[in-house]
Amino acid sequence: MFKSLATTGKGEQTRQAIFDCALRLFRENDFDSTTMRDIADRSGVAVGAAYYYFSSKEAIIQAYYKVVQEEHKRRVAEALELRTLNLRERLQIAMQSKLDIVQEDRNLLGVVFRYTGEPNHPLSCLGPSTEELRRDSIDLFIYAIGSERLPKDLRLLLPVALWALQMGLLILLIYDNSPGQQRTRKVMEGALDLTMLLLGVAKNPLTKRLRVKIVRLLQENMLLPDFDPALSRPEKP
Amino acid sequence: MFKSLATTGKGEQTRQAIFDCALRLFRENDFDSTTMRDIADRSGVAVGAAYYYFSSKEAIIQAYYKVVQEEHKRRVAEALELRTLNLRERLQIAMQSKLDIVQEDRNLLGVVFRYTGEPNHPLSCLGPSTEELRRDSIDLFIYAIGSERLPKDLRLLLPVALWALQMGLLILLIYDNSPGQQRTRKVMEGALDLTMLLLGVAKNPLTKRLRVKIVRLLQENMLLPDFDPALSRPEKP
DNA sequence: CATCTTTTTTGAACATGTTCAATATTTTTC
DNA sequence: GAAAAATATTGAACATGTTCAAAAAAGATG
Repeated sequence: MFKSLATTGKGEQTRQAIFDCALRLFRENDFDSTTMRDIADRSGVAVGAAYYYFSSKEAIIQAYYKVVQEEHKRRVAEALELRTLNLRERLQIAMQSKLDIVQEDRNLLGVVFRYTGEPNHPLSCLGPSTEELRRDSIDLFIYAIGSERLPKDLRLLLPVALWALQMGLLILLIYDNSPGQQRTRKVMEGALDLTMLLLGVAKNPLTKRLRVKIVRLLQENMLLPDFDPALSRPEKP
Repeated sequence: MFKSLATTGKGEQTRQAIFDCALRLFRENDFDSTTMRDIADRSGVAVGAAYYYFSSKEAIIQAYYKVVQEEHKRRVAEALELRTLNLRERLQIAMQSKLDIVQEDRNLLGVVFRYTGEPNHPLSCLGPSTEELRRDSIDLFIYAIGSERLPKDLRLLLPVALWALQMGLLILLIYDNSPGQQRTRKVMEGALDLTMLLLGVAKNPLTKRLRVKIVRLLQENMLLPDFDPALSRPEKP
C-alpha cells in the first residue's frame, strides 16, 4: 500500500537519479542558475519527469532538507549512545552535528528560508506544511536533553528555545564568511555557555515567577508546539 | 544634481503611478498572482517602463517597505514629541505603530523576507544591500530609548534586541490569524513587559558579568552593528 | 498470452519575469 | 529655436518554471 518499498522500483531509481543530479548541479553552480532543463538533461529524462517526482524546483531542496534531518538524527543518536555525556556536551553534539552536515551547502540552505514569510506556501519553513519536520527537529532536542533534571516549565521551554537558536545559527552560517565558518561555531559555543549559565540561574526558585510569566506568555499565544491545538497529542492516555 | 526634485517631474509621476497601481493590485489579489503585465496595463505603460523604474517585481515591495519605514519614523517622532513618556510607553509606541502601519499588508510583508537566507540577493533583508534600512530601523529604537539612564552595555544591546524583537513580531503578525491580529499585539505587550522586567534586573550590578559575557560574544562575532567595520562611524569626533 | 490498469515518461505549449535595441520625448546647451 | 544630450517608453524576444494531454512501459488480472 505504501509508495516505493525497500526494493528500489524503477520509479524510485529515477527519482533518486534526478535528486542526485539536481544536488550536484546546485552545488556546482547554484540553485537559481540551475534550470530544470539542466537537471532533466543531466538525469537523462524529460522535464516532465522531474515534475512527476518533485512538485517544484524548490521541492527538491525540501527533499534535501529531509535527508539532512535524517542524517542529523542518525548522528546525534550515534554520538549519544556511544557514551554518557553531560547536558552541555549533549546539546553541543546536537548543534554541532547539524552545522557539520549543512556547512558545505550554505547556499542551498538559503532556499529553505525562502518562504519564511508566506504561511500558505507549501515550503514555508514555519508554516503548517512543514510542521512535521519542525516537530522532528524539536524532538531531537528533547532527546538530547534526555532525563536531565529540570523544572517542568523549563522542560517545556528549553527544546523550543534550542530549536530557535538552531534556526538562528543556520541563518548566521549562511552569512558567515569567516574561514571554515568559525564565527558561527564560536557563537554556538557562546550561546550554549549562556544557556547553561541561564539554566543554572533558572533552577533557582527565586526565578519561578519570571519563568511562569514567560511560559504563560508563550502558551497563551500558542507559541509552544504542545499548545497548538492542531498539534496537541493525548498527554495522559 | 539629485534625481527628481520637489517638482514632480514627468518621470517621477510615472514611477508613482506604477507604484500605486502595483500596490493596489498586490492588495486586491496578491503578490505572486499579480503579473508585471497587469501592473503595466493598469498603469497605462509598457512592461519595459515598469522595469525602467523598478529593477524587479520584488523591488516594488522594497520600495513599499521604504515607505513603511518613513511613515514609521514620522509616527514615532510625532507621538514622542507630543508629550513626555516613560521608557515602556516609548517602546510600546515604537513597536505598536510599526504593527499598525503594516497590519493591512500582512501578505505583502511576507515578500520582504523572501531572501532572508540569500546574502547576495539585492533584497536579502539581512544582507549588505539593506544595511541602510536596517540601520534606520535600529536608530528609531535608539531614538525611542532616548536619554534613559542605562549601563553602557545595555545601551548598546537594547536597540538591537528591540529590532530583533520587531522582526520576530512581524513574522508572527504574518502568521497571526486571530481577529485583528490580537495575538501579535498580546505577544508584543508581554515581550515589552519582560523587557522592562529584565532591564530592571540587568541594572543590578550583580548581573554585570553576565552582561559582559553577552556583549562580548556578540561584539567578537560582529553581531552588533557598531562593530561591523563597514558600518562603524566615528564615535568621538 | 491478451487485456486492462496503473505508473512512468515525453515534449510541446504556456505563463510570466526580464532584457534590450529601437524609438520617442524632454531637457540642456549654445 | 535648432542641435545635442539625457531621459523615458515601447514591445517584441528571451529564459525558465510549470502544466498537461498523449504515449510508452510496467504490472496486474483472467
